[in-house]
Amino acid sequence: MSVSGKIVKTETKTISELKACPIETTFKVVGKKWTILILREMFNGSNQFNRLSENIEGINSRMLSIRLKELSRYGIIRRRIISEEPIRIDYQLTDIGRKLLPLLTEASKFSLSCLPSEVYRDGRPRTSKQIPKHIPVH
Amino acid sequence: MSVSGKIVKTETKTISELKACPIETTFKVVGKKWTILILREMFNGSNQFNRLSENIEGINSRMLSIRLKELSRYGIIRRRIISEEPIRIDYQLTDIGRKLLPLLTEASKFSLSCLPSEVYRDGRPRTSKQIPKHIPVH
DNA sequence: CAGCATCCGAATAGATACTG
DNA sequence: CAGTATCTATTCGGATGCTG
Repeated sequence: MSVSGKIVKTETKTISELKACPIETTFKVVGKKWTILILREMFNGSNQFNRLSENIEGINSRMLSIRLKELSRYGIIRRRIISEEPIRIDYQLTDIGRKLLPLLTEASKFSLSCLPSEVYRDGRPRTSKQIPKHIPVH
Repeated sequence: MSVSGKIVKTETKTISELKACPIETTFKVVGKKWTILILREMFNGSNQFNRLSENIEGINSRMLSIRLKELSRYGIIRRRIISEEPIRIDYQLTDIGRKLLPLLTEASKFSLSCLPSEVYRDGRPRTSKQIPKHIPVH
């Protein structure tokens, strides 16, 4: 079996229940510009359009709007209208969305331990003791 | 501390050793089109330009060449010239590159368990028992 | 076999202004 | 507050042909 799980080999035949590479699929869904920053902020507790807009440096409302719609479509977040006065719109991670945390954690761990020149100001590697095993939310 | 590890809060001051979001950094490095397919094939044992070219459907030599250089630059793969006759070029994952496996595994797990309509031909969800916990290499 | 050069269209995203 | 509309700039990647 391949790393992608794309091809399942049984005794004599090769079958696949898959129509796309699972790894690639996930990257297509969350790998676009701004998407993981939005998710990161939502894990950090931002749940309104303007909070997200403020906390994600450089994003404009058009891109934020587009990405929020994509994430909603995939069931990763949910848009809700809070009808109490003043009426608000609130975005929440769904159960599915919260399942992205291990992926984000692995992504964080990888760059912190393997790409020091890309993430650290001083560009110098840290020992594994200096790198948090679990990236806390908050 | 944020989920990104971007801000480290100590008693009274907020300091950051980071110049970029670690999650975003990893996605920038491996999130481009073709990159993870190349890595997947390398985890599956392809280590020559033309093997990769054959095994990654749709890629052209220009894109393969560009991506291999990027990955080399990040230290994720290594290009070697095998001087035995016939002379060959061979690409290998480095120790750093192999550290990407948990990330690829998480990516795979996510789509298999949370995006069935994107990965399965029949679009139907599987129970967690039906989803491999560890995506084997080979 | 392992690429590079060029050209070009498509997709992506930024800037700006406006709205119920 | 929570977006939409429009226009433009840039980036990306596909096609094709060539090379030591």
